[in-house]
Amino acid sequence: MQLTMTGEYALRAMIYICSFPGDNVFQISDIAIKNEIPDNFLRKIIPLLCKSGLLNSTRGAQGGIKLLIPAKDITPLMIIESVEGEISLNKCMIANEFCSNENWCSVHVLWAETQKKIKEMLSSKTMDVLAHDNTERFNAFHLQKETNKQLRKKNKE
Amino acid sequence: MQLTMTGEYALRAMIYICSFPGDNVFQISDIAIKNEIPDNFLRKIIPLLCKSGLLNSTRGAQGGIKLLIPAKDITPLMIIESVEGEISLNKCMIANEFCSNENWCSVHVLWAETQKKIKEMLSSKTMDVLAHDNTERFNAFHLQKETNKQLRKKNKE
DNA sequence: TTGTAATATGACAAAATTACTCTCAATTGG
DNA sequence: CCAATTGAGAGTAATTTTGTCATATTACAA
Repeated sequence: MQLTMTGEYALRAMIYICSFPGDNVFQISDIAIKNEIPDNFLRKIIPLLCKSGLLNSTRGAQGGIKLLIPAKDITPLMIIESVEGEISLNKCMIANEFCSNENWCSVHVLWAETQKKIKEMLSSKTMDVLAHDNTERFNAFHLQKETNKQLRKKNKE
Repeated sequence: MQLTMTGEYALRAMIYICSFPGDNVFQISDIAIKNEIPDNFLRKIIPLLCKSGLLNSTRGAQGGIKLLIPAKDITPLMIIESVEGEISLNKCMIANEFCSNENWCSVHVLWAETQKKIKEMLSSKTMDVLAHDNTERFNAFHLQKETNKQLRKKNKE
């Protein structure tokens, strides 16, 4: 009942990319290092984000990847489903996955409702907001740490 | 991002048990056959439901398992968490699982909210209702099938 | 008190999935 | 052509899931 590393890394990468102006170009190796993602693994994940139309990649010298659509039009759900396929809480919720009880199973209905709710939640925020919040909170957190350090130093004197 | 078979089987077994009066005693083998659950596997799952206080088991002749608390006080979430541990959508949501970004990561907040929502959903129905709906829908579905069969037969004549 | 009927437990094993790595191909700009 | 960059496919190691099996434990009843 958990996100895989693939999804986690995709989210991290996208948050990172969305923290910069939309036309910035990034190298995969750079994203990998800055976000503690295994380089080779990220190279398998980025193409998925390209195929789903979130990113655009160009090979060769001066190549790299960049946002294909604005961060304000991207939701976490889109990212997760790009790399992990459609979210489903139970095998019986996958279309075409045969479940003989589908017609009458009362739990099936509950799964369906829950799944819908999850999708709603993961679509309720867009990447521009999340990325922005992230940098703000990051800065505030480290500023606070720095302040505390200085206070402790002062108290010692 | 899916329920395991352990959770699925636990739910099936509990729905089955909750479809009978609360003081009924069941044998694991019987539950396994009726619900298409591998017998040996179910024997690993049932004790978990006992340990969490949903079921009560007695060994020996005339032994078996039965509900320890009324079906109306049991939610699907309780069953799932009994056998799979606490639901968590991401490693970083597990208590004690270290996540260095926890303090500022904006996605962390979204995960937390989503997780809460899921727990709410899976606690919104109780097993007495689900089990009852299940038998009703099951009967209705099979009655309908039978009716259709007879109609087709009549049309042929 | 002994046999039989039931669950409990722990070690083990097979299968599936996840999380990668590595090599080579394709593309682009200079 | 060369260097820089992504793409794709095969392969692999680690982990998790999904069980099995043998043995222990317990309870009743003759």
